[in-house]
Amino acid sequence: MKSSTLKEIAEKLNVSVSTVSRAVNQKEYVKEETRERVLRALEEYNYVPNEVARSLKMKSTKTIGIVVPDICETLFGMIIKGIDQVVSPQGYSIIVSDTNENKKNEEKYLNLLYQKRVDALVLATVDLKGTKAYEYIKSGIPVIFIDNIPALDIPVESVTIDNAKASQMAVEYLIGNGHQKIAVIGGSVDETTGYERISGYRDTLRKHGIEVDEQLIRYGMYKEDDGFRCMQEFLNNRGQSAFSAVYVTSEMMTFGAMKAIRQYGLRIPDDISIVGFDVHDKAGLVYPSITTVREPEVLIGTKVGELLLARLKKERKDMCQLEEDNKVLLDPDLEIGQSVRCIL
Amino acid sequence: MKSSTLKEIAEKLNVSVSTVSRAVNQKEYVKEETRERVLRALEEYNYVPNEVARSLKMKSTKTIGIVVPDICETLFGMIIKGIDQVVSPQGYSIIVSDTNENKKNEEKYLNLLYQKRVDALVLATVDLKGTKAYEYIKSGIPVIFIDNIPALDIPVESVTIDNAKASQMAVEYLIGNGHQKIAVIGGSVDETTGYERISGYRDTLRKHGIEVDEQLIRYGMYKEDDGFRCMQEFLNNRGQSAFSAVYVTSEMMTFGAMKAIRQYGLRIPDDISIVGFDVHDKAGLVYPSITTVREPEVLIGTKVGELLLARLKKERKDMCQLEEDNKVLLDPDLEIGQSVRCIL
DNA sequence: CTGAAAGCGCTAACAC
DNA sequence: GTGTTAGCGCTTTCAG
Repeated sequence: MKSSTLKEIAEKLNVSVSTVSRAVNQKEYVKEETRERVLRALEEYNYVPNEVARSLKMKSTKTIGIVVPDICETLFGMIIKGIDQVVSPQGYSIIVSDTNENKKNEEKYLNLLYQKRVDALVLATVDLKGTKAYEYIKSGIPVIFIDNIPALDIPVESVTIDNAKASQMAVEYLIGNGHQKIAVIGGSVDETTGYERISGYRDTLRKHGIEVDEQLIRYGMYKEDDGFRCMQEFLNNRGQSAFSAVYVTSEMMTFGAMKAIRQYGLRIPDDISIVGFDVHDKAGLVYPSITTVREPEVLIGTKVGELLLARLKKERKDMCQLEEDNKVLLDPDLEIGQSVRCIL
Repeated sequence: MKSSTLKEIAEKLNVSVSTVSRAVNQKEYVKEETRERVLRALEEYNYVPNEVARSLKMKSTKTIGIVVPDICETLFGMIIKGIDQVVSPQGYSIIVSDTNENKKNEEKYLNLLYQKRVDALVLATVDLKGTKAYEYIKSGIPVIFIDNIPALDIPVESVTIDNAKASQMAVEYLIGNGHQKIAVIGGSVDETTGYERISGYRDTLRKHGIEVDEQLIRYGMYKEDDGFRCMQEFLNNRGQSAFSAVYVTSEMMTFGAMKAIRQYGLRIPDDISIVGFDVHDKAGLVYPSITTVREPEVLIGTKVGELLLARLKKERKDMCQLEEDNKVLLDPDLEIGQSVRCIL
C-alpha cells in the first residue's frame, strides 16, 4: 500500500518521467491517449505526488506559518479558521505555533518555521522589537502582522482593527447613554493595541468636551486579575473620583472587573455600567449580557488569507519587498448587551 | 540577506559539503578546528538548514497533521496546545486543519496532508467509516484518534476519555444528591462518544437499581438548538415522565437546555438540577455555576504527543504496524458547581 | 508530443 | 578526518 513515485509509474508504462509529470500536472501538450494511460496507472499504482520533492524543486512549500500567543483564545482560533478557509482551497496548509505569550518561544518557533521554509508568516507577536520577524521580511518572505505591530524601520503589512475607532465606539455609546464620568482599564501602552485603545478613549472624551481624569485610568496586563485589581482601585477611590461607567479593553480584564464590582456588592448596570472588549459569551448565559466592542475575527482571518494569496502569487515574478506600509484597518463591531444603563 | 546553502559555505571554506554537513549536525568526527571554522562561517553567511531538502532525503518531514472539526472549540484548542508543547521541542511542527464538521472537507485535508507527507496524523474524525484514515494506517503512518474512534478492522490507537465512566460520575453525583428521575440528552449513538455516554448513563442507573425510563432519553446533534429542543420536549412531557435532574452530554446542548429551562420560568437548581459535559465558563460569570463532567484536555494533548513521539522514534527501525488496539482511556474530571440541588 | 538530463539542498555510504 | 558520489522525487529546459 505504499504509494509509488513518478519514476516507478514511468517504468511500468515505458514512458519517461517527464511525460508522467506533465500528465499529473495537466500541463503542456500530452497526447490524449498517453494522458489517459498515465492517469489510469496513477490510480492503479496508488500514486500520490510527493509534495516535499516538489517543494524542493519549486522553492515553495505551500505552507503558511501562523504564530500566536495562545491558540485557545477565541480571537486567534477564529482568525486561524478564517485563514485556513481561504488558503486551503489553493493547496496551502497552515502550521500553527502557540508561544504561550513567551518571547523566547516565539523566537524558537520563528526559527523552526524558517527552517521549514514556510512560504509566508502570520504573526501575533509578543516581541515588540520584532527582531526575528525582521529577518523574514528582509529575506523576502511575506509577513502579515495581526494584533500587535512591532516597531520596524521597514514597510510592514498588517491586518488589525481600528483600535482608536473601537474605543471611540465604546466611549460614545456610553456618552450617548448619559455617562460623563467614564473610567478605563487599558492594556500595556508599549504595545500598539494598548496604546491606541487608550488614546482613542482620551480623544473621544476630549472631542465631547469631557475632561480626562487621570485617576480614572488604570493599566493591566490583560489578565483577569489585572481587571479585578484595577476595578478594586477605582472602587476604593470612588470618594475622590466618582464614575458611573467603565470601559475595559480586554476580555479577561472585563471578567475580572465584573467580579470586583459584584464582590463590592454593586450591580451592573444599575450601579455601574460596563463596556468590554472582545467579550465572548458562547453560552449566552452571563447576566446581564455584556455590551462589548468586538473584532470581526473571521473577517480578519479571511482578509489575511486574501492578502497572503495575493502576495504569494506576485512573489513569483518579482521578489518584491513592500514599497510602503500596508496597514489594513478593519471596523470593530459594537455588540449591545444589557450592561449599560441609560441615565439620561 | 538570503540564507546560503551547505554547498556555498563549503566553497567559501574550501572544504567539502559533507564536512560542513557533519559540523552542522554535530555528527561523527570532525576536527575541532575545522568544526569551529565551519560554525563561524555558518554565522557569517547566515546559514539556515533547509528542512525541505533534509525531509526529502530523510523521508521525514518533522511535521504532524492534526485534523479537527472545529479549532475554536476549547477542547480541540487545548489538545492542540498540549500536543504542540510536547512535540515542538523535538523539532516537530503541527499542521492543523479545520474541517468545519464536514466529511468532504475532512477527506480533502487528509489527502492534502498525505501529499505533504506528514510523519503522523492526529484525527478527530467525523467520518465514522474512517476510510481515508485507513489508508494512512495501511501505508504505515502513525494515526492517533481523539474524540471519536471509527470502526476499522485493523488495530487503531486512540486517546480519549472513558466516556462510560464520565456518565457514571455524572449520574452517581446526581444520585448521591438524592435524584432518581434523571433525564438525559445524548449525542448521536452512531458515534462512539455518543454511544458510550448513553450506555454509561443506562448502566449506572441500573447498577443503582433505578429503572431506565425511555421517555427521559433524547438525542441531539451536539448543537445548542438540539439541547434546547430536547429540553423543551422533556418539559412539555413532564406530566407523564417527571424528573428532577438532567444530564446533558455536550457543552452547547447544555447551554441550550439551560435556556429552555429558564424560558420555562424554572430555576436551576431549585426546580431542576443539571449536570453538563465539557462546559467551559471562562468568564466564571454564569449563574449558577454549572456542575460538569470535563475532559482533561491538555492531558489528552500531552498524552497524544508522547505516544506520537514514541512511535515516531520506533518507526525508524521497523515500519511496524500496530499489533493490536491501543486505546488509552483517560479519567474525566467532575467539576462541581451549583447547578445540582441536594434533595435528600 | 516525448525523452534525456540537470539540479533543488541535503545525507550517508564509501573511499582516500 | 575529509572528500566523492549517489541519490531522495520532482520539474523543467532543451533536443529530438
